[in-house]
Amino acid sequence: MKLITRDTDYAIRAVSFMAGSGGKLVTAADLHRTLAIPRPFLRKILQALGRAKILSSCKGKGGGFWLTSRPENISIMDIIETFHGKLKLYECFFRKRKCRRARTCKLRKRLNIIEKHALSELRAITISSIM
Amino acid sequence: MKLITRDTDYAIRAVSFMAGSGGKLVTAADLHRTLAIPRPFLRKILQALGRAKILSSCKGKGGGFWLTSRPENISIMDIIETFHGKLKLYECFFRKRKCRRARTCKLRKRLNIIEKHALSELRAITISSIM
DNA sequence: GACAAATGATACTATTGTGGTATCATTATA
DNA sequence: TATAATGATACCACAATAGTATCATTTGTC
Repeated sequence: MKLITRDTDYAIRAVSFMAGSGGKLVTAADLHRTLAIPRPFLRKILQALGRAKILSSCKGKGGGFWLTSRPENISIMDIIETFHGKLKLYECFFRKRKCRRARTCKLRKRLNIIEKHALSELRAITISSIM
Repeated sequence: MKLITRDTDYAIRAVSFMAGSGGKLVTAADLHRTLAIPRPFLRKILQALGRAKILSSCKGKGGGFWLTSRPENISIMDIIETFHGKLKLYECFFRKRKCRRARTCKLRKRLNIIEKHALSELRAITISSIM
């Protein structure tokens, strides 16, 4: 049960590194050298971050990546969700065939509250705050 | 990324049911009938709960399961940990080869704090409190 | 225009986790 | 001794994780 899987962790490192290089364009090769992340995996991760609009990119010679937003506006939740989708501690798997208890299930209610707490705390961790 | 997986959910239902049946001995067959959980899977789950000392059991004809502790002393975290092991939001996978940043990593510290919050909130949910 | 250097898209593989099933061994009671 | 229960364990299918590999596309430079 891990929240920060390998791809997420690598992504956080990469984004942090880019935040520290003053808006300059950074290539996958740079990141590979600096962070020692397997190169093909790194490329896959960067592409995912690109699709999620966390990074912007430019193809071709002299191309590379840069942060779309400023580090103080990038939460690690943005990165986590890029790889995990929306976080769900609990989903009633009987729901499809009408979980009659759904409205009254105490456990569900309490888990949702805990989840909201945790999510808002995670949301508050920005890239700039962990550098 | 689910915390409450199917086995955990079934286990919570089973333990809740047993809590509601006044300390009486309950068989896997009873639980199967009442909760509509696939029988071999249910048996596996009950055995795991037994090994975790959440349930006690008696073999042989007339045997079955009962709760080892009172419902107010069983936390859903006990059940979650039976199937997931200790919860870890973050594990520095460089640790084995000496993650030099481990002591100073801000992200790690903050995730650990969030994890502690969430765990203590989960720990506070007892079987008796969700019945 | 041709080449080199970059990302984009996509398909593939191996290992682990999830959600089960199936079978045989053991124990207690009638 | 037959029967009804759990204990241990091995197996299977599918999805997620952690990658690898390859070809397509774009862009700058000679």
